[in-house]
Amino acid sequence: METARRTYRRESQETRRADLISATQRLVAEGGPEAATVRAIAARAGVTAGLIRHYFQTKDELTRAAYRSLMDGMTSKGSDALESVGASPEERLAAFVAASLRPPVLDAGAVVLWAGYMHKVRGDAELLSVHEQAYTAYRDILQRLIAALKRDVPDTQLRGEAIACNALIDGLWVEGSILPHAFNEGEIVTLGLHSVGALLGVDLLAHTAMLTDPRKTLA
Amino acid sequence: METARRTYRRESQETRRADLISATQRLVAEGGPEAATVRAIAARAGVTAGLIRHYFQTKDELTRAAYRSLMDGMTSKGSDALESVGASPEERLAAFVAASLRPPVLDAGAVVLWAGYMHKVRGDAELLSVHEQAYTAYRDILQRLIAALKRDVPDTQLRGEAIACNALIDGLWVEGSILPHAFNEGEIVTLGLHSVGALLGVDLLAHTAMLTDPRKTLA
DNA sequence: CATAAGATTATGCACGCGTATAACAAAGAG
DNA sequence: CTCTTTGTTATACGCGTGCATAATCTTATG
Repeated sequence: METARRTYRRESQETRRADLISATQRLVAEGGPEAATVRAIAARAGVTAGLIRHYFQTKDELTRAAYRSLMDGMTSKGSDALESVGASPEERLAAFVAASLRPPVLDAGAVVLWAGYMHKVRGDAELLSVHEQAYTAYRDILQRLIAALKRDVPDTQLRGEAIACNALIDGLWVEGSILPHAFNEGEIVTLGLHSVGALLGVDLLAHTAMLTDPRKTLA
Repeated sequence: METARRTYRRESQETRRADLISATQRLVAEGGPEAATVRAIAARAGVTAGLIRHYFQTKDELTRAAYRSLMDGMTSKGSDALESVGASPEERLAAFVAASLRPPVLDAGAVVLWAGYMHKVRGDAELLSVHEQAYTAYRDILQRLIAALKRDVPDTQLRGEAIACNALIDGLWVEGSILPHAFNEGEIVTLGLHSVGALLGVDLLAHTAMLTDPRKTLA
């Protein structure tokens, strides 16, 4: 009985890398980092294990790429929400906050994926820099949206407000994702808007017509 | 050359279990979950690998015990700070918040340890319940401290405030631990006190004589 | 001091991991 | 239509893992 060699198609480098990264992310989200073995990743991506080393020098390199992709995606999903919304500063800030506290950003898989890389961030200098850049990028968007409120506050206060709002959103994101049934429908979004408003001295809940919107893009 | 059998001492069940749990926690904190192999844990605890199975039916059982111990410890370190402080509600709340945002609670190892268990929390019903209990316990302490402020607010608002303050503290705790150099000395504590105060409409920074205290117990 | 009990060590196994390398085949070039 | 390139598969190796079991040493008890 001859073992027939498996047939395959050649794909572009970008496609293959994206497939492998996506497979890695889905596996980590589902079963934690230990589920993302090279064999499992390859199977999920529809290739054989050896191919991973053709596109990434080592598994760690694939890991880093997956983390970078995750962090970039989370930030960009927030800013996507700014596209389809009015020009009022309060409205824009509210849309950004709400988008960060709703699926697909608010998602247990995303939290697990994020948490799964946490320990690698220490010790791996390159990953740490990826994390820091992503964190700063998100916070900067937030700070710009806050600054646009034009309440005439000094820059140093602005920085503190951005850090605090970021932390608040992060905390709600984690617990809201992991313990969804511990909160009422929409409670996390409402709480986020109300609390960010309280931190900044504005009323965001009044500027949130988009709260009952059809869902956003999942890409 | 005969290999001499290693000499050992018998220890109480509590001691051995505590040692193994502590070894597990330290290893995860240092190198992530994958560093906590049965052999590494045993070596760190000063025993041989087989002994683990004498005290825990499976490695997962040890893992659960370690997580439970971690969560309990974080909450209790916060409430410890309440012991040595005055009776003013603001002062007590400020002490609790500050303790949660300072070492040894604010610590990269602790965050990594916490994050390392995140994915196990999903899927493992028992771990999930441990997590939920710990989260609720911490939040309840917070809510009681907030209620003691006696601002005469309805219970449902109280609940929301506790969730938001908890999230804020969590978020500051994570980023403050992982990116310590991204913040100025004491900035996280000050920001936490200021922001929690803003959420509740009180001034906590005015009630924080203990900010420059000698360090707390590390137990 | 003898004895029993069980805490602890020692050894081995089967399996899955990441990596290396060689054989193969798909696709473009001439 | 053949040749060359290289994306892709296939196979194997060495190592570390969690777990099982047997041997042995410590300690409590009488």
